[in-house]
Amino acid sequence: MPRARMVAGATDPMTEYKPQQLDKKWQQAWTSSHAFEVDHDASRPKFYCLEMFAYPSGYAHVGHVRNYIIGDIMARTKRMRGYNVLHPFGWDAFGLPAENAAIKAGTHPEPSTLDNIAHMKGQLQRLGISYAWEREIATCLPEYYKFNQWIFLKMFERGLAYRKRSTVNWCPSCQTVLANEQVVDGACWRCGTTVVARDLEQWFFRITAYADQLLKGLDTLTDWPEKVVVMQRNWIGRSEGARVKFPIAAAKGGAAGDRIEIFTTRIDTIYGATFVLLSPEHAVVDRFAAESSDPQAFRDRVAKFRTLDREARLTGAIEKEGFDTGRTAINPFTGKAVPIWIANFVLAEYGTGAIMAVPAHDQRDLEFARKYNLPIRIAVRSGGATTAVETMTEASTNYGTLVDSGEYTGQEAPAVLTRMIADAEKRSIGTGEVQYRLKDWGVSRQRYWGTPIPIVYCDKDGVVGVPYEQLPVELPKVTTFTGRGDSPLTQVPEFVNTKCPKCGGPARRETDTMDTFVDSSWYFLRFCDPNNGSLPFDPAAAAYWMPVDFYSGGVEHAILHLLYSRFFTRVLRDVGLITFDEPFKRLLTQGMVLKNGAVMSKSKGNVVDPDDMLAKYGADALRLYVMFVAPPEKEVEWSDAGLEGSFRFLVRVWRIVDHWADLLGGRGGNGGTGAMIAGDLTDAERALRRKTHDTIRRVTSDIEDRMHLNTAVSSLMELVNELYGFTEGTSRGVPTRSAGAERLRPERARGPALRSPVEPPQTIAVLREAIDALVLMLSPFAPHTAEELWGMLGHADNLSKARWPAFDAEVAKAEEVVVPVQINGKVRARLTVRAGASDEELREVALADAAVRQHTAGKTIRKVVVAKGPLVSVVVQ
RNA sequence: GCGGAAGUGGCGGAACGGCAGACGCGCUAGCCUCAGGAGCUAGUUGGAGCAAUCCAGUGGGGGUUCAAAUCCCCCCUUCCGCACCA
Repeated sequence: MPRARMVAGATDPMTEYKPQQLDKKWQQAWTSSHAFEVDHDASRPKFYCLEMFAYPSGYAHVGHVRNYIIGDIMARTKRMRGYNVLHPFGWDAFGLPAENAAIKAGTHPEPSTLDNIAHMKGQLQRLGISYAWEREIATCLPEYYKFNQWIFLKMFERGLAYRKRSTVNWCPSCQTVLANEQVVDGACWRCGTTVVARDLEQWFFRITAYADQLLKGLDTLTDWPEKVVVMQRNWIGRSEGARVKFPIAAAKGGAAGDRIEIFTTRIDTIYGATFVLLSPEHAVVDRFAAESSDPQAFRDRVAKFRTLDREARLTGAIEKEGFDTGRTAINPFTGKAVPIWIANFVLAEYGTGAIMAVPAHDQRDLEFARKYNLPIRIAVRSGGATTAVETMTEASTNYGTLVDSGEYTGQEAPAVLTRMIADAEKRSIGTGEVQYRLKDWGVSRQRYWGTPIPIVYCDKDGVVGVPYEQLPVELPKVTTFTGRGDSPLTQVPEFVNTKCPKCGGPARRETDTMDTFVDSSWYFLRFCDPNNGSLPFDPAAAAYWMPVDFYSGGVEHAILHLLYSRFFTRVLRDVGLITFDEPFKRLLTQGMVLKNGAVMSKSKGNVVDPDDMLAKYGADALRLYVMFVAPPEKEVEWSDAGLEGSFRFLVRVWRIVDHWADLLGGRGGNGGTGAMIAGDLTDAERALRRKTHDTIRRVTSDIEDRMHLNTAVSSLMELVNELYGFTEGTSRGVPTRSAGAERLRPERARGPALRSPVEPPQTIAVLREAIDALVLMLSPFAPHTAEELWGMLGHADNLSKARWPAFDAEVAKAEEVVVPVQINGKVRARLTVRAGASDEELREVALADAAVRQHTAGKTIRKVVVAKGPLVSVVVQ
């Protein structure tokens, strides 16, 4: 709404900056005009901007909010740049805290979850984050988790969801199973309790079937932080090697055994393999126990390794221990018998659960061999090393030339590896193999507040998927929670007892629920079509909006959430819903906000509530400060003084716009570019135009290309400073806090009106260009303030519909440049030269300069370099 | 142990081989003011000098280059990730 501002003599009350009122006013305006809701529009380029959705804990502190503001700057900028921007938000609403709270309070988790969502949504709305709220989703609602079940069934049909009994990580505190990814240093990722082993029948997703694809796909993620890519690569942990069979020698008086298969990446060292090590869980161990002279003693020792050491193994430091099974195997390359031992450091889950030990070339094996006095044999020599077996304290792990290795002696790694694997295959004693560190994803959770697994167990038909038309399998409204180890759903007979979908006979439902990481593995696809009742999303909608162009969130999700999402994307591709591989084109991992050096948390009592800041300074000052304080991916320490500074900047912007609004307002439009101000400009006017366009260039690239939001704000501050300087040189003088007549310096005041109603037209045009650009570029950061100022400047349309200012390289170009002259690397002079001077001219002017001559007097000029910049570098001796 | 990132004024941070310290916080001075913890203007890496200016300077040490905070090598420190993966 343009304001009528007529200058009437000496009194000219300044408009006051009242951010809280502006926040309210513009938030209402955006909501009622559906400013940020979007539709599929194939005629326009799309931009999908997403921040990781939130767990509804009940409150968002400034650390959380930083991420949403980052995304909002991007979304608002892209909108102004002409993109059809999808910027949705939702809630990762299932999970343990809500259930635990419900157990404590004897209530149901749903109402509190919905309350929390309502409160946090209010917080985000008060910050003016431009979300398409009509697309809001909450994963705890049947409309959403129905499709978790749908996807589960698709995976079940494809053999990608399967059951197996396995030793799992059990958190005694959370009373649930954890995936490997959720165990951190042997402790629960959520509560920190030490994890223990348990044997359970579990559902798994076969993510390992996609291991190679997930690894290869990393190469295409060029707009991801290198750090995250590396973490994922290490997590997948591909290693190429060979599986080799070591035949087991018969026990005394017993039958000839079969064989132990080992996995090795260093088959070139196999002539140095002097014993075989089994993990305590290896399948052959029980048989060896049975065939031993004292089976009970044998089993006791194994049991000790299996239980006691497992804990130690998970937490890290463990003394290498083992014991002799009394059995031997034949090294198929040497043909010699080697002892078989059981060792606590051999992992059952990796490779074949058995290794060939090569003490000369593996540090762990060497330590083990020394401890138990087992033979050591050198099979590889590298770099002319001559270490003797007797004195060896460090295994030589380098590749080199093979020694004492039969027909391979003298050959060199890595070529010899290929040859040996090929030979092993010919002789049927081994085969080339690729192993991954990545494990299948255990998704069963013995909890209530999650998605029921849509499976029915029938005595006759076995494991049966719930038919699609019967989805969703709804969570029953259980209100009594015990927190016991079993799934709470086992205590709800009307849920458990059902009919078999195949035969109609009595059957039992699966009572475990899904890991909540399932919910977050595809929610970004649901946003494309959030109300679809028959499919997770319409393929056409996903084809238009996906992939996510800009995704931001915490580094803590660098592995889990992002890897699972990449996996789900490929599964849904194979199901036929989408055609792309990677869900997130560009990723930003935002840094945390610390208070008193620690991450904010309720328990530490160091939470900064955005609402408190809003009440004091308004949403825009908070938004601006959080963006200005540091680059988005950096951790920052919260500072009240910094926030105050950002508020001051907004007041300064407000004041300068208000100062000129009477002359610029009322005329409206976007006039004041190019032709209109082509007339005679003063030096000051040309300088302001140059600054304006240079700022447009810098801010645009800082936001869109570099994501340096802090320097984008700096540039805007510089432009404001320039505007103050320019204004000081006009008849009006600079604005002061209360722009009353008596505040103006007498010598600045010209004519009777203290705000002169007249300025030369080109001055007004230049100012309009600068101030319009300033307000437009400020708007992603401080949208409420910018909208209000935009109206004050006489623009009829809301700024949320306005276009980003255009950069004019011609204008930004300076007619004169200052060229530094270095002599022997030190700047000794600065020349003011017309822009575009040739290298030859620069060289001549530089050498003619008095200061330069002074520094070169009596010396020989050996070299003169004219560098782009420009800059002249003179070398003298 | 392996892998990654980072070390720049009193502080947060700028500078994608080319003028180190943009911008902000803090501080200092002047103006304006009854007053100001407001605002405006100016100054603010350290040292020397009235000054122009000079010297030193981006964790430490070497190197490449006309030119290094930036690239390379070694070392130190901090943070993060993985951690017996055969």
